[in-house]
Amino acid sequence: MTGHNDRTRVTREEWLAAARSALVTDGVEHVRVAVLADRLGVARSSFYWYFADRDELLAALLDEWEQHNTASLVEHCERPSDSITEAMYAVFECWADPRLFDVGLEFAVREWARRDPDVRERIAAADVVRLSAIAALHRRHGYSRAEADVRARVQYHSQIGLYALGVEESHDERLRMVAGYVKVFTGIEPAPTETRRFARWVRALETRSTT
Amino acid sequence: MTGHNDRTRVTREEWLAAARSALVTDGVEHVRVAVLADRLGVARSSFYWYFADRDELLAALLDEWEQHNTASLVEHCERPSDSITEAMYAVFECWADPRLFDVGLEFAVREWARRDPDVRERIAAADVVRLSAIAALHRRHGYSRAEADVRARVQYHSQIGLYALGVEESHDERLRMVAGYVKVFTGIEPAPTETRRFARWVRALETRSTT
DNA sequence: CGCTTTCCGTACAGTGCTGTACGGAAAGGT
DNA sequence: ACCTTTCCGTACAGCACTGTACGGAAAGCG
Repeated sequence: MTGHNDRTRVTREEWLAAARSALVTDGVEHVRVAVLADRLGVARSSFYWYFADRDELLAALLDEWEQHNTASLVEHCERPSDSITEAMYAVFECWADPRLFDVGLEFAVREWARRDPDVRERIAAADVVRLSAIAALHRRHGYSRAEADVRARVQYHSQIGLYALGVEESHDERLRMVAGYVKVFTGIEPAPTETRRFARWVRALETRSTT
Repeated sequence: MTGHNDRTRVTREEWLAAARSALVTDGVEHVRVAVLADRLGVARSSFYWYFADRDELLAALLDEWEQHNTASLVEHCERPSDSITEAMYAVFECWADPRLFDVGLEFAVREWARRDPDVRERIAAADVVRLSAIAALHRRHGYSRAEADVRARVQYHSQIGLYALGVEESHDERLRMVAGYVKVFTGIEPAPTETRRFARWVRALETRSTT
């Protein structure tokens, strides 16, 4: 079916990967088949073998995003936790690990959504799912419905805003503030043990990603 | 100098206004002189009379943003206030009043910045100014340097994130949550008097803008 | 070994944009 | 009345991209 042989110059997946990378770094407007073809060192006709047109490529990109990002965030919200502060750190893991939550892709898609009503709908649906997962987490730790809603929003918006601003901080800088964030988000000072545990987790992530 | 006579079809300011509107609703990429010319019902050569090229137009747009948004936010942060919660409401006024802070323009420029290093620099500088204004406000009300920094960030990021998500809420919905936001941002429950005062201010704004 | 499928190079037509050249019409100054 | 300035219409050349048509080479299969 997808019969690739050795002389196949580029596969459908390579077209997708190139498009994904262009989407993240340059925005939808710059996902152009002529440019990707150049970058892949192949004629445009190869593209039209795998895809009907540019729109079909973009649709595939959107599917990739939808499956990846929301799922892992919800999963981390639903993990069992002994305290709300420990639960916060579980959620933070998502934002720190690109394999769990691809921030670049997330924002590329959000930017895309500003001009495309269909994309906007998909994003809005994802936001509802994510926000209620975070709010549910707060409720499980004893917050009222109203307070859980507000805290979920502040946390989610603040996280999105941090990336929207394009703040560039090192892991170290961010680790120094992380306990403060937890306190503001929950109203409770996290136990030093929890904070240290999270710091260790981040360091482990760093060594893993550099190898 | 700028000798406009009656038969002048479009002025430099009209070109700018059209460009500004296109920037906000469609993004920089779609600020194209051919399109604006069509929309203004005039030939492109009129544009090249007022501007050297498209880049000059975009630079003018950026200047407009820089002067407008940051100034009023800082001004509201520096207003004298009896309590930190009252001060929060003063800052909220900026986000609610388009004449003080143009949210649409703000995000159009931020999106633009993602692909333009020069714009990114200007934005980064503005963020520093704004964040330290908010942090200073907290310090004046007794927070430590570290806590003021974190609280300023959470507040600013959360506000930016709210708009980045493109949340569409009515003023009523937002007013219902506003006291909750103040509590999370400051750690202190606002006095009902202060909340009511802000609610009145918003209503006054509504009636003024619909007339 | 022929036939089919898979993949890609080349070439063409068409669109939407950029900036420039040039000319003209109307208003303003002298 | 003439000349200058201001503003804009028309026309041209050029670029970057889209999608389509067609043909061919290599691999896979009977």
